[in-house]
Amino acid sequence: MRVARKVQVGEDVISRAVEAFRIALRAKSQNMSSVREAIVRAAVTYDGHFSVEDLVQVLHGRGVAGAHMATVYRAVPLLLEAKIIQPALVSRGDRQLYEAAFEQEHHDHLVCSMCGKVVEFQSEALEALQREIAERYGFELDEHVMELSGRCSACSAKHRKHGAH
Amino acid sequence: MRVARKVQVGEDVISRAVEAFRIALRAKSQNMSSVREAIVRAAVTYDGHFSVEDLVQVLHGRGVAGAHMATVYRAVPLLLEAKIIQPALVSRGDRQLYEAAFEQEHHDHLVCSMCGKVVEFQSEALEALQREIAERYGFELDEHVMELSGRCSACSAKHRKHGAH
DNA sequence: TTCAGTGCAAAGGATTTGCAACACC
DNA sequence: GGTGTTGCAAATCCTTTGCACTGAA
Repeated sequence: MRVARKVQVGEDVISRAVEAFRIALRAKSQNMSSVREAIVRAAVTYDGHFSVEDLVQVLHGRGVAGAHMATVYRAVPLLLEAKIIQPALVSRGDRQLYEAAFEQEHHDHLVCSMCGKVVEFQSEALEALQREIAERYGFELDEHVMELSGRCSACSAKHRKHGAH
Repeated sequence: MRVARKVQVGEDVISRAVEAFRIALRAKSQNMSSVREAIVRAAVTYDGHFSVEDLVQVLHGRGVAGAHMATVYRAVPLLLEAKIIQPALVSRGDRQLYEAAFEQEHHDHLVCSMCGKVVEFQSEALEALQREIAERYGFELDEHVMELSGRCSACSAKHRKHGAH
């Protein structure tokens, strides 16, 4: 339900992400470790939205047998703070999903409520409007979550054909 | 952390909400009940965002001793579907919150990441832009979640005074 | 009378935490 | 060597579910 990534994440990007994480950790007098490096690599190269469990699976698949679920859970807040990852599809009630955010343009999501298809989009006009609204209320904006949900064209057609509405 | 409601919810609004819920239930061959009516009243008149537990508290406070948590949990999907309530502050990781939605203009939220203050705002320009974006991707929009987060003016000032940044 | 609604308690599932062993600086 | 990190298992917390009983039409 998601278009594959166009380009592979380069080794250079990964290195920079690991380095950025190291610096963020140091600022909190915390340390980099081999497990944390593996987590960063897995997160940055993950194609699409992932749960903590998904990440653990990847780590296991890569032979980083030790990467325990609790460890990844403990790393998530740090990765978020360092902007290596960001929350995704927040409005789905079940488990929380994330996606890579390092050196990426911010984008939002459009989700089909029937088939689950997810489209990512980027709108400068939208971001500008959000900043303007925040400013109007005296806020210094630093993040936002936005998810549009509706029926994609395929599902709309199906819906109409079946006579509903 | 939230501005009090300007006007009390009138008895007429409550009656219409109860009636709307009755109709929605009937459409699914389900019935209204005294407990469900109490839940609707509590939800519609609740001032602000509430969790299922908050609602149960109110119900107990009103002497509807019987209103059990499980019952309210079971009522929530029905209330959502009937548009009596809607999800709110979805991006907060912990429990899901809701707010009254019956006969109300749609609005979004601006949340202060430091003090938790929540401001509700309504922007026609934003809604128009969202529809336009959805249309561009062939979606028929029916809902959206949007939460802006940043620092409110008071917290920004505090932040600057303390030298950070 | 019959089917749906409710309370209660137990189950589920994601996330968190305490603690002893281990790894990084 | 002294902290910080990890694995493991147990604990939490919100939410869901099975079942016997009660209530509404």
